[in-house]
Amino acid sequence: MSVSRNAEMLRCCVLYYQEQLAIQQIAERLNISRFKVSRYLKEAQGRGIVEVQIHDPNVEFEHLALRVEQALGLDEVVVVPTPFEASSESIRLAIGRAGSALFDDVTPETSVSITWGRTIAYMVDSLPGGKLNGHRVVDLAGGFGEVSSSVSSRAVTLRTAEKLNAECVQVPAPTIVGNAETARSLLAEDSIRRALDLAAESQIAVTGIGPVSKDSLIYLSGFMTDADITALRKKHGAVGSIIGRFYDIEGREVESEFKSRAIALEMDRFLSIPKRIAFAGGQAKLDSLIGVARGGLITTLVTDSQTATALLEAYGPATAAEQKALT
Amino acid sequence: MSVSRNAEMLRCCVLYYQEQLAIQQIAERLNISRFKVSRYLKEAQGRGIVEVQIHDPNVEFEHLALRVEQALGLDEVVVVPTPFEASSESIRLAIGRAGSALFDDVTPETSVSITWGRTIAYMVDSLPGGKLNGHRVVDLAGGFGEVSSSVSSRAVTLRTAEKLNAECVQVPAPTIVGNAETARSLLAEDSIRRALDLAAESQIAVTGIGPVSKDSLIYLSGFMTDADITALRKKHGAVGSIIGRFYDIEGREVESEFKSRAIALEMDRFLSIPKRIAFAGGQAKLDSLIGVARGGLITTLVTDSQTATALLEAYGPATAAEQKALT
DNA sequence: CGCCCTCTTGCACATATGTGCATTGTAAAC
DNA sequence: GTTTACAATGCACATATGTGCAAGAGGGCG
Repeated sequence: MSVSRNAEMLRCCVLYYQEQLAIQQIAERLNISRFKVSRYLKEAQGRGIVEVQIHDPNVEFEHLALRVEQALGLDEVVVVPTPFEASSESIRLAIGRAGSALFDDVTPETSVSITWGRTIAYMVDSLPGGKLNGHRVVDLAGGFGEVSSSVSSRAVTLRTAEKLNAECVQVPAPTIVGNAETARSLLAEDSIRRALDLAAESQIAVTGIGPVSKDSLIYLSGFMTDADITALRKKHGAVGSIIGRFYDIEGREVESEFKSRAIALEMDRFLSIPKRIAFAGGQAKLDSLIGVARGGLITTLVTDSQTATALLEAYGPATAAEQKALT
Repeated sequence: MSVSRNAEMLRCCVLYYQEQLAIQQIAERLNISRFKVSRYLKEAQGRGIVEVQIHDPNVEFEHLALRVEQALGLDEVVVVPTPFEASSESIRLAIGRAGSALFDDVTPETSVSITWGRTIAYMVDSLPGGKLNGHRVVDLAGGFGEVSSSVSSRAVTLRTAEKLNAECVQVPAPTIVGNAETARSLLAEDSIRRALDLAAESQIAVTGIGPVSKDSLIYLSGFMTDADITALRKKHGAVGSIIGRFYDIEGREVESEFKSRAIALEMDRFLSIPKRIAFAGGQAKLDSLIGVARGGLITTLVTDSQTATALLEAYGPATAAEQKALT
C-alpha cells in the first residue's frame, strides 16, 4: 500500500505538471477521486518534491525586488541589473530608465509631484513622449543654483509636465535659503504656498534620495558647507535627505537648522501622499535608503541589484530570523 | 510597455510558482486584473518559461510508463526498474513484485482469471496475505506437466485464491493436448466447460506472455518440439503466446494446429474480459509484447524499464511522427 | 475480541480559475 | 486623417479546485 501510495503521488505529479492534465482528468485516469489527487499534489508541494524553475535571465532581479519589498516593508520595489561598468552615473541612468514603468497608471486625473535629481532627470528623459496623460506636475521643493541645467528643478518639472501632457506648477524659490526668517516669509508667499498645497494633494510623489556627503546635490549646489555635513552627521545623526529634508537612520526628520531653512513640502504633508516613489542606487546611499525605509518615508523604490543585495544584507538579518520563525 | 509586460509576466510567475500566491492575490498586489495574471501564466507555460522538476528517483519510470501507455495504446502500464543484475529471473521477480498494486480494486464481488507462469508465480508470492478479498479465482487455461511445482497452474491458481480469500476454480486438463480430437472431447467436459465459462465472466485476467522459443514454458513442459517452434515462427509468423494461444506480430491468433489443440479460453471470449493484465519483461519478449499491444490483447502491462525503453524504440517511430504532427 | 486512536476518504459547499464574447485601445495601412 | 485589422481587456458565466466535516478503515493495546 505504501509503495503504491508514492507511485500514485508521483504519477499525479507527472500527469499534472508535465502532461498538463487537469486534476479531474488525472483522477479519472487513475481511478481515484479528484480529492485524492488534489491532496497528493498539495502534499508533494509541501514535501518539496516538485520544484518550479523559471527560465528567464531576469528572475533574479524579480526575486531581489520581492525580498526587498518584504524586508523593507515597501509596497513595490523595482530592481534593475547593476550595469557592468558600475559608475554612479551609469547606475543613475539604469535606474532612471526603469522608472517609466511606474507611470503606467497615470490618468488625466493624476497629479504628480516631483523633485530635482540626477537619477530623476534620467527617468524623465526615458519617459515616452505623447503616450501618457496626466493632470498636473508640481514641485515638492524649491530649486537651486544651476549645477547642471538639465537636472535643475525647473527643467525636470517642466519636462515631466511636457511628457505627461500636463499642467506645470513650480515652486519659485531655492530649496534651502540662508536663514529661517527668509524661509518663513517665502513660505508665506501665495505662489509658493499654493504650489506646495498642490504638491500635498498629488497622488504620486517622485523623488530621489540624497546622501549626506559632498556628492549630494544640496552640497554641490552650495546650499551647505563641509562643516554642515559634519554637523548633520555627527550631531544630528542625519543619514540622508529627501525633498530637501534630512532624516536619521530611523527615518525621523532631524531637528537641525536646515529644517527651518527649507522651502519644501512639510514632512507630514509629504507622508500623506499615497504613492511616494524614490529612485536611488549606489553603495553611498545605503544608510540613506535604510532610513527612508525604517521611517516609512516612501512606498516604492527603484534601485539596482547591487544596492538591493547590500540592502538585504544590511537590513535583512531581522527578516531572516523572522522567516526562520515562520518555518 | 513591452518592457514592463515581460517584467510583469515574470513577476506573476515568481509570485505564483515560487511564492505560492493565488492568482487573485497576485492581481491585487500588482494592481492588474486576475484575468491578466491568468493569461500571463498561461502564456509563460506555453512559451516554456516555467519548467517543473519533480525530485524523485522514480520519475523516470513513471515517464516511461506514460509513454508506453500512449505508444501501445494501453489503459495502464507499470514500469519497474530493471534490476542491476538483469537476469531473466531477477526481472521476473521485480515485475512480479510490482503486480500487487494492481489488485487494489479487487472487491468481494471480483472474479479473477489467471494463468501459470514464472513471473505470475512471483507476483502471487508478493501479494499480501489476509488483506485482499476477492470472489473467485479461475484458470484461463489448462495446466501442464510439472516443470516446477511452484509455477504450475494448480499451485498458482490455488495460492492466488488463498491470498484473495476466494473460491478456486481450476481447469482440470493440460494446456495443450496431443490432437484436436482430444481437445474437442475435453472441451465438451462439463467441468472444463464450466470453468472456462466462469473465466470468461471474470472482471480481471492475469497472465504472462510467452515467447515462441525454447525458453517458453510451453516448450519446457514438453507441449511442443523444436520443429513446432520453427514452424510456428516461420510458417505462421507467431511471435508470442498468451493463455496458451499463439499470435503474430499484429496480435492475430495464428491458424496453426495448436489452435485446435489448446484447452484454454477462446480468444474472443478472453478479449471480452474488461481488464487484462500481462506481466512480462526481458528483451526476448519484445516481439511478443508488440504483438499483444497491436492486437489489443491486453489492457494493462507490467514490465521493467529496459524492456519499456526497448518497446518505445521498436514501436515508437510511428508515434514520434504522430507527435510531431501534433506540434 | 473489543476499544480507542489516528489517518484516510468522500461529500457538500465555498472559492478560485478558465473562457467565449463584446468592447476598447493601438498601431499599421491607405 | 481616416480606416481597418488586430491585440488587449474586462465581464458573465461555466468549470475546476480547495476545505471543513463526518463517516469509515486500519492498527495497536488492553
